[in-house]
Amino acid sequence: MSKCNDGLMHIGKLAKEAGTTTRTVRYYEEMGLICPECRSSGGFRCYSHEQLARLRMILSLKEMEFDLEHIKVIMGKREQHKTAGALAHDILEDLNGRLKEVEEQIEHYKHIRKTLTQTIASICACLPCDLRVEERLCPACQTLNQPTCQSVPFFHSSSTTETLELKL
Amino acid sequence: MSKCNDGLMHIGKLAKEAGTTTRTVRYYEEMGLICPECRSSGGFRCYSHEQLARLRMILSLKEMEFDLEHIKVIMGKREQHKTAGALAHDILEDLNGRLKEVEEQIEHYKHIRKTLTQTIASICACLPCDLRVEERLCPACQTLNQPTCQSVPFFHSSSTTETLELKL
DNA sequence: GCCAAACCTTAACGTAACGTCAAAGTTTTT
DNA sequence: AAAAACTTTGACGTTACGTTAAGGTTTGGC
Repeated sequence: MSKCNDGLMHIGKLAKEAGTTTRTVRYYEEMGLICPECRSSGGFRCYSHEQLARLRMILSLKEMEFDLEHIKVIMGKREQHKTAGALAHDILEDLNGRLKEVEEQIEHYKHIRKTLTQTIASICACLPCDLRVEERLCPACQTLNQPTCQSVPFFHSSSTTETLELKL
Repeated sequence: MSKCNDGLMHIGKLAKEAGTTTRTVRYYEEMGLICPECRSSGGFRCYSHEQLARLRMILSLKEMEFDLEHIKVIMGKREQHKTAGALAHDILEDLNGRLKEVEEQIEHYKHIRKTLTQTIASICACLPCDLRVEERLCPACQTLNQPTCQSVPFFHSSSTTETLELKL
């Protein structure tokens, strides 16, 4: 006789259905995000389909990279509002806030990309350089007659531009 | 008489000049990334301008979000090549690799942005809903006659689209 | 009913890159 | 010389789990 009938499932099934691991589910329980419906006589966690839906929602929020503390707050909002409209209004603040952060992330990485691209272009000019590394002078610098080349830039990228401050 | 003349500086000055903290400098030392020129008689770390340049280079690489282990490898490459050209070739691999990762990050966050935007639009339709949260039926769902509304979606976002799997 | 396979339990250490005390020693300034 | 400012080492905290470890529980087959 199965000890886990009645539409209930153990943690492994729950995790697999949700596409995550048992460790994650236990950790979320520790964090107070989710909690099994009951325990088997032997101590196994048993979950209903409602818990599965809840876990899926948590994982959806995690995919948006909310941190677990924030997810906990969001998951608690159902109990704080009378109407669905009020709840929607509240949760929209979280989503819009996150959207703004995500857009900042995009800009952040675009900035990094720009710096990297410039640095790469800059260093490419040093590929044909045959001078020994210890010399700290690359042909481009010599040609361009840049006096700062000796101490600051890596190859010949200037720190006044947006390239990396790399030094030979 | 200053114990730290001769162009040398203590850790606080070094950190400030480089725009970081003393804790970070000590941590980098622990990781084998940087090392003081000498110690004062009392045990204070003393750094030269060369160390400062090295620290700045490390911080530049960190701004590109290389992890410290990778930075350690990159910083070690100076000693591994005879010509500047060979060094440039080697380091360009790191930079190009990082550039690719950064571009993936941009795509990643663009994907998140898309999902968030769609979910927000979807939930906005629920703002005028006056039904109690416990009911689990929002007007939009009723209007659209979506049977799955009762258990799966939050308000009326469907999990088949790219919106979040949020549940009331 | 019994045994092995598969599953579950708690506990605890490891991760990355520092932040943040704490308690005590050193340097610099007054 | 005392006080202010700085530095030292040491150690715990952070996030969201991954990864053993040692030992119970369920399940499926016979």
